[in-house]
Amino acid sequence: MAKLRRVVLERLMRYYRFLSESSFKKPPQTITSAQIAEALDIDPTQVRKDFGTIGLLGIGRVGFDVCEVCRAIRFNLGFDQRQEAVLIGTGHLGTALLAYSGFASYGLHIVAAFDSDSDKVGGEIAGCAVKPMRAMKPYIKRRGIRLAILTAPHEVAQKLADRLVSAGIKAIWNFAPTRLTAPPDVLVRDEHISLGLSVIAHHLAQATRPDRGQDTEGRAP
Amino acid sequence: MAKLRRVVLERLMRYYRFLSESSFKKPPQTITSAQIAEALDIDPTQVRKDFGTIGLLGIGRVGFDVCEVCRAIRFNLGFDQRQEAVLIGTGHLGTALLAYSGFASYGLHIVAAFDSDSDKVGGEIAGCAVKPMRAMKPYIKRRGIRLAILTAPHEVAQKLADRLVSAGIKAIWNFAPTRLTAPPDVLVRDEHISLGLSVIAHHLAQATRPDRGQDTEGRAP
DNA sequence: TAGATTGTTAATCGATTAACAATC
DNA sequence: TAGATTGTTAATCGATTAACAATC
Repeated sequence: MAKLRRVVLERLMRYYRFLSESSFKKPPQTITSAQIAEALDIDPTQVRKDFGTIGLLGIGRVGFDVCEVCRAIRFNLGFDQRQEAVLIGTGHLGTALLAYSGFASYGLHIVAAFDSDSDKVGGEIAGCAVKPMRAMKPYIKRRGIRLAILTAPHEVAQKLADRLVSAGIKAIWNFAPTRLTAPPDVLVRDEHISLGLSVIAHHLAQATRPDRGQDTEGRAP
Repeated sequence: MAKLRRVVLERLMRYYRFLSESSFKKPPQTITSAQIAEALDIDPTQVRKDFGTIGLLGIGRVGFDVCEVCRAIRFNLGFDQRQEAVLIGTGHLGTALLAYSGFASYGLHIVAAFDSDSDKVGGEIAGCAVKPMRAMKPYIKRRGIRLAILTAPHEVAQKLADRLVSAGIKAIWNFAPTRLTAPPDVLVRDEHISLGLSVIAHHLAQATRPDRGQDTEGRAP
Protein backbone atom coordinates (compact mmCIF):
# COMPACT_ATOMS: atom_id res chain seq x y z
CA MET A 1 0.00 0.00 0.00
CA ALA A 2 1.57 3.25 -1.10
CA LYS A 3 1.67 6.29 1.12
CA LEU A 4 -0.84 8.82 -0.13
CA ARG A 5 -0.83 12.59 0.16
CA ARG A 6 -3.25 14.40 2.41
CA VAL A 7 -5.24 16.00 -0.44
CA VAL A 8 -5.68 12.62 -2.10
CA LEU A 9 -6.80 11.03 1.17
CA GLU A 10 -9.36 13.73 1.75
CA ARG A 11 -10.77 13.32 -1.75
CA LEU A 12 -10.91 9.53 -1.29
CA MET A 13 -12.96 10.11 1.84
CA ARG A 14 -15.33 12.35 -0.07
CA TYR A 15 -15.77 9.75 -2.80
CA TYR A 16 -16.37 7.11 -0.17
CA ARG A 17 -19.00 9.08 1.68
CA PHE A 18 -20.78 9.87 -1.57
CA LEU A 19 -20.66 6.32 -2.95
CA SER A 20 -21.65 4.57 0.25
CA GLU A 21 -25.01 6.32 0.21
CA SER A 22 -27.69 3.69 -0.17
CA SER A 23 -28.81 4.85 -3.59
CA PHE A 24 -25.60 3.56 -5.16
CA LYS A 25 -25.93 0.10 -3.67
CA LYS A 26 -28.66 -0.77 -6.17
CA PRO A 27 -28.04 -1.95 -9.76
CA PRO A 28 -26.49 -1.09 -12.09
CA GLN A 29 -23.90 -0.20 -9.43
CA THR A 30 -21.63 1.56 -11.86
CA ILE A 31 -20.79 5.23 -12.06
CA THR A 32 -18.67 7.37 -14.37
CA SER A 33 -15.93 9.72 -13.28
CA ALA A 34 -17.99 12.54 -14.76
CA GLN A 35 -20.96 11.75 -12.49
CA ILE A 36 -18.80 11.68 -9.39
CA ALA A 37 -17.05 14.86 -10.48
CA GLU A 38 -20.35 16.63 -11.05
CA ALA A 39 -21.69 15.68 -7.62
CA LEU A 40 -18.57 16.62 -5.67
CA ASP A 41 -17.41 19.57 -7.77
CA ILE A 42 -14.10 17.95 -8.68
CA ASP A 43 -12.50 17.62 -12.09
CA PRO A 44 -13.31 14.24 -13.73
CA THR A 45 -9.65 13.74 -14.63
CA GLN A 46 -8.80 14.14 -10.97
CA VAL A 47 -11.26 11.40 -10.06
CA ARG A 48 -9.74 8.97 -12.58
CA LYS A 49 -6.25 9.85 -11.43
CA ASP A 50 -7.11 9.30 -7.76
CA PHE A 51 -8.70 5.95 -8.60
CA GLY A 52 -5.61 5.06 -10.61
CA THR A 53 -3.33 5.70 -7.63
CA ILE A 54 -5.21 3.12 -5.56
CA GLY A 55 -5.08 0.62 -8.39
CA LEU A 56 -8.65 0.92 -9.66
CA LEU A 57 -9.34 0.29 -13.31
CA GLY A 58 -12.51 1.54 -14.95
CA ILE A 59 -14.43 -0.10 -17.76
CA GLY A 60 -14.43 1.77 -21.03
CA ARG A 61 -17.79 3.32 -21.94
CA VAL A 62 -19.27 2.19 -18.61
CA GLY A 63 -17.31 3.73 -15.77
CA PHE A 64 -16.40 2.23 -12.42
CA ASP A 65 -17.94 -0.51 -10.31
CA VAL A 66 -19.26 1.23 -7.21
CA CYS A 67 -18.64 -1.71 -4.86
CA GLU A 68 -15.13 -2.21 -6.14
CA VAL A 69 -14.34 1.48 -5.66
CA CYS A 70 -15.70 1.39 -2.11
CA ARG A 71 -13.71 -1.72 -1.30
CA ALA A 72 -10.48 -0.21 -2.63
CA ILE A 73 -11.00 2.99 -0.65
CA ARG A 74 -11.84 1.07 2.52
CA PHE A 75 -8.62 -0.89 2.09
CA ASN A 76 -6.45 2.15 1.45
CA LEU A 77 -7.93 4.17 4.29
CA GLY A 78 -7.81 1.15 6.59
CA PHE A 79 -11.55 1.10 7.32
CA ASP A 80 -11.51 -2.68 6.98
CA GLN A 81 -9.28 -3.07 10.05
CA ARG A 82 -10.61 -2.69 13.56
CA GLN A 83 -8.93 0.35 15.05
CA GLU A 84 -9.10 0.94 18.79
CA ALA A 85 -8.68 4.40 20.26
CA VAL A 86 -8.63 6.07 23.66
CA LEU A 87 -10.14 9.48 24.32
CA ILE A 88 -8.45 11.90 26.71
CA GLY A 89 -10.62 14.54 28.37
CA THR A 90 -14.36 14.10 28.76
CA GLY A 91 -15.51 17.69 28.50
CA HIS A 92 -18.34 18.72 26.18
CA LEU A 93 -16.35 17.99 23.05
CA GLY A 94 -15.06 14.68 24.33
CA THR A 95 -18.61 13.71 25.23
CA ALA A 96 -19.81 14.72 21.78
CA LEU A 97 -17.22 12.46 20.15
CA LEU A 98 -18.01 9.56 22.49
CA ALA A 99 -21.67 9.89 21.62
CA TYR A 100 -21.04 10.02 17.88
CA SER A 101 -22.13 6.70 16.43
CA GLY A 102 -20.64 7.18 12.98
CA PHE A 103 -17.07 6.15 13.78
CA ALA A 104 -17.80 2.42 13.79
CA SER A 105 -18.50 2.45 10.05
CA TYR A 106 -14.89 3.56 9.56
CA GLY A 107 -13.58 0.77 11.77
CA LEU A 108 -12.91 3.14 14.65
CA HIS A 109 -13.84 2.15 18.19
CA ILE A 110 -13.23 4.29 21.25
CA VAL A 111 -12.58 1.68 23.93
CA ALA A 112 -11.83 3.89 26.93
CA ALA A 113 -11.93 7.50 28.08
CA PHE A 114 -9.62 9.13 30.62
CA ASP A 115 -10.22 12.17 32.77
CA SER A 116 -8.61 13.88 35.72
CA ASP A 117 -11.96 14.76 37.32
CA SER A 118 -12.56 12.24 40.10
CA ASP A 119 -16.32 12.85 39.89
CA LYS A 120 -16.34 11.48 36.36
CA VAL A 121 -13.91 8.64 36.92
CA GLY A 122 -15.69 5.33 37.43
CA GLY A 123 -18.68 6.47 35.44
CA GLU A 124 -19.68 5.89 31.86
CA ILE A 125 -20.29 8.18 28.90
CA ALA A 126 -22.19 6.80 25.93
CA GLY A 127 -21.34 3.30 27.10
CA CYS A 128 -17.64 4.02 27.45
CA ALA A 129 -15.93 3.71 30.84
CA VAL A 130 -14.17 6.78 32.21
CA LYS A 131 -10.86 5.91 33.87
CA PRO A 132 -8.36 7.93 35.90
CA MET A 133 -5.40 9.55 34.16
CA ARG A 134 -2.88 7.41 36.01
CA ALA A 135 -4.41 4.33 34.35
CA MET A 136 -3.84 5.75 30.87
CA LYS A 137 -0.31 4.61 30.13
CA PRO A 138 -0.65 1.03 31.38
CA TYR A 139 -3.98 0.66 29.58
CA ILE A 140 -2.54 1.82 26.26
CA LYS A 141 0.49 -0.44 26.63
CA ARG A 142 -1.48 -3.49 27.66
CA ARG A 143 -3.99 -3.25 24.83
CA GLY A 144 -1.52 -2.01 22.23
CA ILE A 145 -3.65 1.03 21.41
CA ARG A 146 -2.16 3.19 18.69
CA LEU A 147 -4.61 6.09 18.38
CA ALA A 148 -5.48 8.76 20.95
CA ILE A 149 -8.18 11.39 20.59
CA LEU A 150 -7.13 14.42 22.59
CA THR A 151 -9.97 16.62 23.84
CA ALA A 152 -8.25 18.06 26.90
CA PRO A 153 -7.83 21.77 27.69
CA HIS A 154 -5.08 23.81 26.04
CA GLU A 155 -2.96 24.06 29.19
CA VAL A 156 -2.38 20.32 29.57
CA ALA A 157 -2.52 19.25 25.94
CA GLN A 158 1.22 19.10 25.24
CA LYS A 159 2.00 17.37 28.51
CA LEU A 160 -0.64 14.73 27.80
CA ALA A 161 0.62 14.32 24.25
CA ASP A 162 4.09 13.58 25.61
CA ARG A 163 2.67 10.95 27.95
CA LEU A 164 0.70 9.42 25.10
CA VAL A 165 3.80 9.19 22.94
CA SER A 166 5.77 7.57 25.75
CA ALA A 167 2.96 5.05 26.14
CA GLY A 168 3.40 4.01 22.53
CA ILE A 169 0.67 5.96 20.73
CA LYS A 170 1.31 6.31 16.99
CA ALA A 171 -1.30 8.92 16.05
CA ILE A 172 -2.90 11.78 17.96
CA TRP A 173 -6.15 13.30 16.77
CA ASN A 174 -5.89 16.67 18.45
CA PHE A 175 -8.99 18.74 19.19
CA ALA A 176 -7.28 20.97 21.75
CA PRO A 177 -6.58 24.50 20.48
CA THR A 178 -2.84 23.87 20.64
CA ARG A 179 -0.17 23.02 18.13
CA LEU A 180 1.42 19.85 19.44
CA THR A 181 4.96 18.69 18.90
CA ALA A 182 5.67 14.99 18.61
CA PRO A 183 8.37 12.72 17.18
CA PRO A 184 8.31 12.33 13.37
CA ASP A 185 6.93 8.79 13.51
CA VAL A 186 3.86 9.95 15.44
CA LEU A 187 1.18 11.52 13.28
CA VAL A 188 -0.54 14.56 14.75
CA ARG A 189 -3.71 15.74 13.10
CA ASP A 190 -4.86 19.10 14.43
CA GLU A 191 -8.54 19.99 14.20
CA HIS A 192 -8.30 23.62 15.28
CA ILE A 193 -11.61 25.24 14.63
CA SER A 194 -9.76 28.55 14.68
CA LEU A 195 -8.61 27.89 11.11
CA GLY A 196 -12.21 27.64 9.97
CA LEU A 197 -13.01 30.75 11.95
CA SER A 198 -10.38 32.73 10.04
CA VAL A 199 -12.10 31.95 6.75
CA ILE A 200 -15.57 32.77 8.08
CA ALA A 201 -14.53 35.98 9.83
CA HIS A 202 -12.67 37.29 6.80
CA HIS A 203 -15.64 36.62 4.54
CA LEU A 204 -17.97 38.57 6.81
CA ALA A 205 -15.49 41.42 7.27
CA GLN A 206 -15.11 41.59 3.49
CA ALA A 207 -18.82 42.18 3.10
CA THR A 208 -18.79 44.94 5.70
CA ARG A 209 -15.80 46.85 4.42
CA PRO A 210 -14.94 45.82 0.89
CA ASP A 211 -11.72 46.86 -0.80
CA ARG A 212 -11.85 50.57 -1.35
CA GLY A 213 -10.24 49.82 -4.71
CA GLN A 214 -6.94 51.63 -4.49
CA ASP A 215 -5.96 50.34 -7.92
CA THR A 216 -9.19 50.78 -9.84
CA GLU A 217 -10.06 53.56 -12.24
CA GLY A 218 -12.07 56.61 -11.20
CA ARG A 219 -9.39 58.03 -8.97
CA ALA A 220 -7.13 60.01 -11.26
CA PRO A 221 -3.92 61.21 -9.62
CA MET B 1 -9.41 45.23 2.26
CA ALA B 2 -8.41 42.71 -0.35
CA LYS B 3 -9.94 39.27 -0.54
CA LEU B 4 -7.44 36.73 0.70
CA ARG B 5 -7.04 33.07 -0.17
CA ARG B 6 -7.90 30.34 2.27
CA VAL B 7 -4.31 29.19 2.79
CA VAL B 8 -3.21 32.74 3.53
CA LEU B 9 -6.07 33.24 6.00
CA GLU B 10 -5.18 30.06 7.83
CA ARG B 11 -1.54 31.09 8.11
CA LEU B 12 -2.57 34.55 9.33
CA MET B 13 -4.59 32.84 12.05
CA ARG B 14 -1.57 30.77 13.06
CA TYR B 15 0.64 33.87 13.24
CA TYR B 16 -2.00 35.60 15.31
CA ARG B 17 -2.39 32.78 17.77
CA PHE B 18 1.37 32.55 18.16
CA LEU B 19 1.96 36.28 18.54
CA SER B 20 -0.92 36.94 20.90
CA GLU B 21 0.64 34.69 23.51
CA SER B 22 1.50 36.78 26.50
CA SER B 23 5.24 36.35 26.14
CA PHE B 24 5.29 38.57 23.07
CA LYS B 25 3.43 41.40 24.73
CA LYS B 26 6.60 42.36 26.66
CA PRO B 27 9.44 44.50 25.26
CA PRO B 28 11.17 44.54 22.86
CA GLN B 29 7.92 43.51 21.12
CA THR B 30 9.62 42.88 17.82
CA ILE B 31 10.12 39.60 16.03
CA THR B 32 11.83 38.54 12.82
CA SER B 33 10.24 36.52 10.07
CA ALA B 34 12.85 33.84 10.76
CA GLN B 35 11.74 33.50 14.39
CA ILE B 36 8.09 33.14 13.41
CA ALA B 37 9.01 30.72 10.66
CA GLU B 38 11.04 28.60 13.04
CA ALA B 39 8.25 28.39 15.60
CA LEU B 40 5.48 27.57 13.13
CA ASP B 41 7.49 25.51 10.64
CA ILE B 42 6.80 27.85 7.75
CA ASP B 43 9.30 29.32 5.27
CA PRO B 44 10.50 32.81 6.36
CA THR B 45 9.89 34.16 2.86
CA GLN B 46 6.30 33.00 3.15
CA VAL B 47 5.90 34.94 6.40
CA ARG B 48 7.21 38.15 4.83
CA LYS B 49 5.03 37.65 1.78
CA ASP B 50 1.90 37.10 3.88
CA PHE B 51 2.67 40.20 5.93
CA GLY B 52 3.22 42.11 2.69
CA THR B 53 -0.22 41.16 1.39
CA ILE B 54 -1.90 42.74 4.41
CA GLY B 55 0.22 45.86 4.04
CA LEU B 56 2.71 45.28 6.82
CA LEU B 57 6.20 46.67 6.47
CA GLY B 58 9.07 45.35 8.51
CA ILE B 59 12.04 47.26 9.79
CA GLY B 60 15.38 46.33 8.28
CA ARG B 61 17.71 44.49 10.66
CA VAL B 62 15.00 44.43 13.36
CA GLY B 63 11.97 42.59 12.07
CA PHE B 64 8.32 43.34 12.71
CA ASP B 65 6.49 45.13 15.48
CA VAL B 66 4.44 42.44 17.23
CA CYS B 67 1.56 44.76 18.16
CA GLU B 68 1.35 46.18 14.68
CA VAL B 69 1.27 42.70 13.17
CA CYS B 70 -1.49 41.64 15.55
CA ARG B 71 -3.49 44.75 14.79
CA ALA B 72 -3.21 44.23 11.04
CA ILE B 73 -4.27 40.59 11.30
CA ARG B 74 -7.19 41.48 13.58
CA PHE B 75 -8.33 44.02 11.00
CA ASN B 76 -8.00 41.67 8.04
CA LEU B 77 -9.71 38.77 9.76
CA GLY B 78 -12.37 41.07 11.16
CA PHE B 79 -11.69 40.28 14.81
CA ASP B 80 -12.04 43.96 15.64
CA GLN B 81 -15.72 43.95 14.68
CA ARG B 82 -18.38 42.45 16.90
CA GLN B 83 -19.83 39.49 15.07
CA GLU B 84 -23.09 37.96 16.24
CA ALA B 85 -23.99 34.38 15.46
CA VAL B 86 -26.81 31.94 16.05
CA LEU B 87 -26.28 28.27 16.76
CA ILE B 88 -28.65 25.65 15.36
CA GLY B 89 -28.89 22.34 17.20
CA THR B 90 -27.96 22.00 20.85
CA GLY B 91 -26.67 18.44 20.91
CA HIS B 92 -23.35 17.56 22.49
CA LEU B 93 -21.34 19.38 19.88
CA GLY B 94 -23.57 22.46 19.93
CA THR B 95 -23.26 22.52 23.71
CA ALA B 96 -19.48 22.21 23.45
CA LEU B 97 -19.34 25.23 21.15
CA LEU B 98 -21.70 27.26 23.34
CA ALA B 99 -19.51 26.52 26.34
CA TYR B 100 -16.29 27.44 24.54
CA SER B 101 -15.15 30.76 25.92
CA GLY B 102 -12.46 31.46 23.35
CA PHE B 103 -14.68 32.87 20.60
CA ALA B 104 -15.07 36.27 22.23
CA SER B 105 -11.41 37.07 21.68
CA TYR B 106 -12.07 36.78 17.94
CA GLY B 107 -15.06 39.10 18.16
CA LEU B 108 -17.52 36.25 17.86
CA HIS B 109 -20.60 36.13 20.08
CA ILE B 110 -23.24 33.43 19.94
CA VAL B 111 -26.38 35.34 20.87
CA ALA B 112 -29.01 32.62 20.57
CA ALA B 113 -29.40 28.89 20.11
CA PHE B 114 -32.26 27.09 18.39
CA ASP B 115 -33.48 23.54 18.83
CA SER B 116 -36.49 21.45 17.88
CA ASP B 117 -36.56 19.62 21.22
CA SER B 118 -39.31 21.21 23.29
CA ASP B 119 -37.62 20.03 26.49
CA LYS B 120 -34.63 22.22 25.72
CA VAL B 121 -36.53 25.22 24.42
CA GLY B 122 -36.93 27.90 27.03
CA GLY B 123 -33.82 26.82 28.88
CA GLU B 124 -30.28 28.09 28.80
CA ILE B 125 -26.96 26.53 27.82
CA ALA B 126 -23.79 28.27 28.97
CA GLY B 127 -25.78 31.45 29.46
CA CYS B 128 -27.33 31.32 26.01
CA ALA B 129 -31.11 31.08 25.60
CA VAL B 130 -32.48 28.11 23.65
CA LYS B 131 -35.35 29.10 21.38
CA PRO B 132 -37.78 27.12 19.22
CA MET B 133 -36.97 26.55 15.55
CA ARG B 134 -39.96 28.57 14.38
CA ALA B 135 -38.44 31.64 16.03
CA MET B 136 -35.22 31.28 14.05
CA LYS B 137 -36.03 33.17 10.88
CA PRO B 138 -37.67 36.21 12.50
CA TYR B 139 -34.86 36.41 15.07
CA ILE B 140 -32.16 36.40 12.40
CA LYS B 141 -34.00 38.99 10.33
CA ARG B 142 -34.75 41.28 13.23
CA ARG B 143 -31.19 41.32 14.57
CA GLY B 144 -29.52 41.23 11.17
CA ILE B 145 -27.46 38.18 12.08
CA ARG B 146 -25.14 37.09 9.31
CA LEU B 147 -23.45 33.96 10.71
CA ALA B 148 -25.02 30.62 11.63
CA ILE B 149 -23.25 27.74 13.31
CA LEU B 150 -24.92 24.53 12.22
CA THR B 151 -24.66 21.61 14.63
CA ALA B 152 -27.82 19.78 13.68
CA PRO B 153 -28.04 16.11 12.60
CA HIS B 154 -27.20 15.09 9.04
CA GLU B 155 -30.81 14.43 8.06
CA VAL B 156 -32.02 17.99 8.60
CA ALA B 157 -28.83 19.91 7.83
CA GLN B 158 -29.59 20.88 4.23
CA LYS B 159 -33.18 21.86 5.01
CA LEU B 160 -32.02 24.06 7.86
CA ALA B 161 -29.31 25.58 5.69
CA ASP B 162 -31.96 26.55 3.13
CA ARG B 163 -34.02 28.21 5.84
CA LEU B 164 -30.96 30.04 7.15
CA VAL B 165 -30.18 31.35 3.68
CA SER B 166 -33.74 32.54 3.18
CA ALA B 167 -33.52 34.35 6.52
CA GLY B 168 -30.55 36.32 5.23
CA ILE B 169 -27.57 34.43 6.66
CA LYS B 170 -24.32 35.15 4.81
CA ALA B 171 -22.05 32.46 6.23
CA ILE B 172 -22.71 28.97 7.56
CA TRP B 173 -20.18 27.23 9.76
CA ASN B 174 -21.22 23.65 9.19
CA PHE B 175 -20.38 20.93 11.73
CA ALA B 176 -22.96 18.47 10.41
CA PRO B 177 -21.44 15.57 8.45
CA THR B 178 -23.06 16.79 5.25
CA ARG B 179 -21.88 18.70 2.24
CA LEU B 180 -24.21 21.68 2.02
CA THR B 181 -25.22 23.54 -1.07
CA ALA B 182 -25.88 27.25 -0.88
CA PRO B 183 -25.96 30.24 -3.22
CA PRO B 184 -22.52 31.57 -4.26
CA ASP B 185 -22.76 34.68 -2.07
CA VAL B 186 -23.19 32.54 1.05
CA LEU B 187 -19.95 31.11 2.41
CA VAL B 188 -20.14 27.55 3.68
CA ARG B 189 -17.27 26.27 5.75
CA ASP B 190 -17.48 22.55 6.36
CA GLU B 191 -15.77 21.10 9.42
CA HIS B 192 -16.19 17.41 8.59
CA ILE B 193 -14.10 15.45 10.99
CA SER B 194 -14.21 12.62 8.48
CA LEU B 195 -11.49 14.36 6.48
CA GLY B 196 -9.18 14.25 9.47
CA LEU B 197 -10.14 10.66 10.04
CA SER B 198 -9.02 9.71 6.53
CA VAL B 199 -5.51 10.99 7.26
CA ILE B 200 -5.32 9.26 10.65
CA ALA B 201 -6.72 5.96 9.43
CA HIS B 202 -4.40 5.81 6.44
CA HIS B 203 -1.37 6.51 8.60
CA LEU B 204 -2.23 3.67 10.96
CA ALA B 205 -3.06 1.27 8.11
CA GLN B 206 0.29 2.15 6.53
CA ALA B 207 2.11 1.05 9.64
CA THR B 208 0.21 -2.25 9.75
CA ARG B 209 0.62 -3.20 6.12
CA PRO B 210 3.36 -1.16 4.51
CA ASP B 211 3.94 -1.16 0.78
CA ARG B 212 5.12 -4.61 -0.17
CA GLY B 213 7.47 -2.81 -2.53
CA GLN B 214 6.44 -4.08 -5.91
CA ASP B 215 8.95 -1.76 -7.56
CA THR B 216 11.92 -2.13 -5.25
CA GLU B 217 15.00 -4.28 -5.68
CA GLY B 218 15.38 -7.69 -4.10
CA ARG B 219 12.70 -9.32 -6.17
CA ALA B 220 14.40 -10.34 -9.37
CA PRO B 221 11.98 -11.53 -12.05
C1' DT C 1 30.37 51.31 8.83
C1' DA C 2 29.28 46.27 8.85
C1' DG C 3 25.92 43.08 9.10
C1' DA C 4 21.37 41.34 9.73
C1' DT C 5 16.89 41.49 7.89
C1' DT C 6 13.68 43.00 4.73
C1' DG C 7 10.95 43.18 0.04
C1' DT C 8 10.82 41.36 -4.35
C1' DT C 9 11.99 38.92 -8.39
C1' DA C 10 13.10 34.45 -10.34
C1' DA C 11 13.16 29.41 -10.01
C1' DT C 12 11.14 25.36 -8.41
C1' DC C 13 7.80 22.39 -7.09
C1' DG C 14 3.40 20.16 -6.98
C1' DA C 15 -1.32 20.00 -8.01
C1' DT C 16 -4.96 20.73 -11.27
C1' DT C 17 -6.84 20.83 -15.87
C1' DA C 18 -6.82 20.02 -20.91
C1' DA C 19 -6.17 17.08 -24.76
C1' DC C 20 -6.54 12.87 -27.03
C1' DA C 21 -5.39 8.16 -28.42
C1' DA C 22 -6.84 3.62 -26.65
C1' DT C 23 -10.64 0.83 -25.32
C1' DC C 24 -14.83 -1.50 -24.62
C1' DT D 1 -19.66 -0.25 -35.94
C1' DA D 2 -20.16 4.24 -33.54
C1' DG D 3 -19.72 6.59 -29.56
C1' DA D 4 -18.89 7.23 -24.78
C1' DT D 5 -15.54 6.76 -21.30
C1' DT D 6 -11.19 5.55 -19.76
C1' DG D 7 -5.86 6.10 -18.83
C1' DT D 8 -2.13 8.95 -19.65
C1' DT D 9 0.68 12.53 -21.38
C1' DA D 10 1.23 17.46 -21.86
C1' DA D 11 0.02 22.19 -20.50
C1' DT D 12 -1.43 25.25 -17.12
C1' DC D 13 -1.92 27.14 -12.88
C1' DG D 14 -0.78 28.46 -8.28
C1' DA D 15 1.86 28.04 -4.26
C1' DT D 16 6.29 27.50 -2.14
C1' DT D 17 11.19 28.24 -1.92
C1' DA D 18 15.66 30.30 -3.33
C1' DA D 19 18.40 34.21 -4.39
C1' DC D 20 19.84 38.73 -3.73
C1' DA D 21 19.86 43.77 -3.97
C1' DA D 22 17.94 47.37 -0.91
C1' DT D 23 17.64 49.01 3.67
C1' DC D 24 18.12 50.32 8.32
